[in-house]
Amino acid sequence: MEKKVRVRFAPSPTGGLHLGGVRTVLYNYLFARQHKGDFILRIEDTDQNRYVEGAEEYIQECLKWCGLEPDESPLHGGPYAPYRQSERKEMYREYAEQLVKQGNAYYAFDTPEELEAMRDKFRTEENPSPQYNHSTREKMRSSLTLNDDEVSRLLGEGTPHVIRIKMPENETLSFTDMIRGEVSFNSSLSDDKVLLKGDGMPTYHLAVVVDDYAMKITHAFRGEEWLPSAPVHLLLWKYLGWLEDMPQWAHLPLILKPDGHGKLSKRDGDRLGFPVFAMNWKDSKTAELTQGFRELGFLPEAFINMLAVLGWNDGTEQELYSRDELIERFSLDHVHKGGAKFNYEKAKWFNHEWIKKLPADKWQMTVRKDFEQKGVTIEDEEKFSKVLELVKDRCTLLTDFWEQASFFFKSPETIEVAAVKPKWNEDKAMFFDILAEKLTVQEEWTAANIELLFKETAAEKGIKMGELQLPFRIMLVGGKFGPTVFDIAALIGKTETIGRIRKGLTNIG
RNA sequence: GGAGCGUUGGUCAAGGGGUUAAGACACCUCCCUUUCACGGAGGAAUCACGGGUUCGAUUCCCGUACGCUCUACCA
Repeated sequence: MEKKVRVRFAPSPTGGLHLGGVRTVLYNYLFARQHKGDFILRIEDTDQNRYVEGAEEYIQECLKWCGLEPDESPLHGGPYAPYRQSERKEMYREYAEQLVKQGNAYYAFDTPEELEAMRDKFRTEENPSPQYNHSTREKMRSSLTLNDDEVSRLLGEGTPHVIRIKMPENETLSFTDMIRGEVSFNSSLSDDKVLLKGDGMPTYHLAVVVDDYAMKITHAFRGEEWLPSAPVHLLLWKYLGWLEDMPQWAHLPLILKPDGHGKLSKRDGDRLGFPVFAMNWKDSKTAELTQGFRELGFLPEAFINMLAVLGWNDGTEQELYSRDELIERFSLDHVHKGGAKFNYEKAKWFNHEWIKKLPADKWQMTVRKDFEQKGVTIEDEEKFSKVLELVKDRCTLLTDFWEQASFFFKSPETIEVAAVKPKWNEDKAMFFDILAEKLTVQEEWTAANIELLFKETAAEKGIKMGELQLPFRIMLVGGKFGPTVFDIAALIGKTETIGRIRKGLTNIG
């Protein structure tokens, strides 16, 4: 019988959740759903130095916002709990000891200073980063070089030590990556990675293997940066006797900086003016706030869609996919091998498309909250809906609605007088004066009626419509933008329209 | 330095021995609109280079170049 598909996203709680991270979550999630499998969130908090308070909750919240919630996690629980590596500490040591007994790993007593000294000693122009490997390990203090009595004594005295894997010499290690096909490495090229640290915590290398095995993970997705350490993991699966259960790997292409080269980082976002994190992230130490896609006005649907097609396509011309469509269409053999530069303009385009595509009630509340935060309370639901419908074509981000629609609810504070002043004259002033009078007695307040009245009055005064529309717009809106003026007048109501004309008249004239 | 991985317009990319080498974003022109957008019609722009294999390579093979990742008691 086929094993049930189980995948996992395994972040370290060290800060904001990066675009690349969300995409890894997405691919995991899509794969799991497509195969009716389980999606697990496992927190890899084995590095006490990098641990950041609140980061785990933040990650959970991001997944929730994206609509990619796990089936098992520290929060939801599950049959393989705990899902936090710090709470699984004991089991890693056991396996590490087992490897030592088998001769596949060893105790190393070198101090950080000794390691540094070793690196300094062997560092040359040709070899800028000397490794702790078959050629150097003979010269270090470990259970490989010390006699048994000495080792037991050191251990007995509680001497700080780590457990390192003993990499074999000259073995070809290969495996089949779901995206890249067969990849192989020479075992001599990898160093003797630390498996268990001095503080008793495992490193990533030991922890992923042990946990993926314990949690019955069948497919493992991770960034391409992990490819070079895959042989170490492969060896661990083998030494621990679990090779049969090793998950299939997929090393995902990286998301690159839009300019220049290299992996996209939070810094690039700050530098180039776009978000990199899914949601706002506030560093608890520096109190520095980094803006997220959510707060900048992105729809989760758009965010997910944009990420899905950054490195994947279904071979057709389609670009807009709902989450369910993605679940149906996603496939690993259409995932690109090369990295993709992030393009913020395109990301915004996706958002614009989703604003137009989604029914307004999906995002209305977000806009409303934004308005209320900026001091405009919505009293008339119906008017609010009509306004949103009227301006949504002009909004790329949800936060654009403020600029495009706030004038429907409050009179513009300043108006762009300069736009009409040069062509302003007595006749025009008179026109608006008469218009205001006529509007006062206008019974049925509709865009069509207002337009009709406007036209008639213009004809009477012998002024062209076009000459008058811009001033009218400036009076109502404050600037040269927005929908048709008559629609605006109809929506803001009679009193307000007349009020803005009068006010505009005094400002311009 | 070494290893691994990668390379189709400015960007995301389809295609995969014979094609006018799709499409999208951005850019340019025009139309619509006497506002700003949306929308519509066009335009410019691409197979990194060199060798093979082949009647024929963007596509397959080998090199080269370039880029990225890794080379921590970080993940």
